Amino acid sequence: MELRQLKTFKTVAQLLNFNRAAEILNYSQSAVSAQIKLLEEELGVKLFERLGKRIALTQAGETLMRYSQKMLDIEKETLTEVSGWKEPHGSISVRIPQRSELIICLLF
Amino acid sequence: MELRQLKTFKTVAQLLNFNRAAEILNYSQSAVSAQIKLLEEELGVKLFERLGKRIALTQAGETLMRYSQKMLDIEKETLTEVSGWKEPHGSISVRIPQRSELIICLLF
DNA sequence: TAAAAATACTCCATAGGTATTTTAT
DNA sequence: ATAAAATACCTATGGAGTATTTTTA
Repeated sequence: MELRQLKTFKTVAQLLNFNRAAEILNYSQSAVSAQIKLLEEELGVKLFERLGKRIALTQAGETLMRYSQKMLDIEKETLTEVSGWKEPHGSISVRIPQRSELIICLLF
Repeated sequence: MELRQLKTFKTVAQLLNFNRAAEILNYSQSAVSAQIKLLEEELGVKLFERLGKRIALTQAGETLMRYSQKMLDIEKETLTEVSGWKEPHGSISVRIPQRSELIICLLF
């Protein structure tokens, strides 16, 4: 699992479309396809239901989405935090992506 | 920034020794050196003070260490969470790596 | 010197692209 | 017939190894 793959996954999961995700990420469609395939193989689960033209997140995909967002949020924070700014500050993020699922993250 | 690099960085930061980190990670010493160098270039900061035989974490390195641990913890949780187990459960982790720096992370 | 990191170089695995095929609408 | 993902194939980049040099304790 690499952050590059999670960024691709997140984009696909939001758009529910490999082609458009590829455009936005400046990848070819097959590159996106390959990244998702690798993720699915590593995790041993399907992340998307392939319904012909339509795709949908599986349960595992929904879960990965939450964790991906968390990791990518932290990556972003890391980039600003490590490369400069030493003023004391923090962040609180709360998300409820689905009923009964709650993520709270405090960093200070 | 990729998780692979953060794992390497974390190991080096703990051992404060590129050679031993390489052994543990099954990398060559130069591979470890290259990964750290890439990270430093991407972040635009030195992560270690090179003091001849000894190395030490810089301030930026200390900061990256905290974030790396967080991301790697989440990665680990993702692997178990996405690949199976649907029993409701959660985790709370609290670390105080340095005076005045506190990380609380709740996931449930 | 000795011990450890940096560097020069080489090589190969894999990430990505193009073109095509498959599949469901 | 169309739109989108999977697949086959090829290429090139960059990640990793070996060997060597540099550094400083």
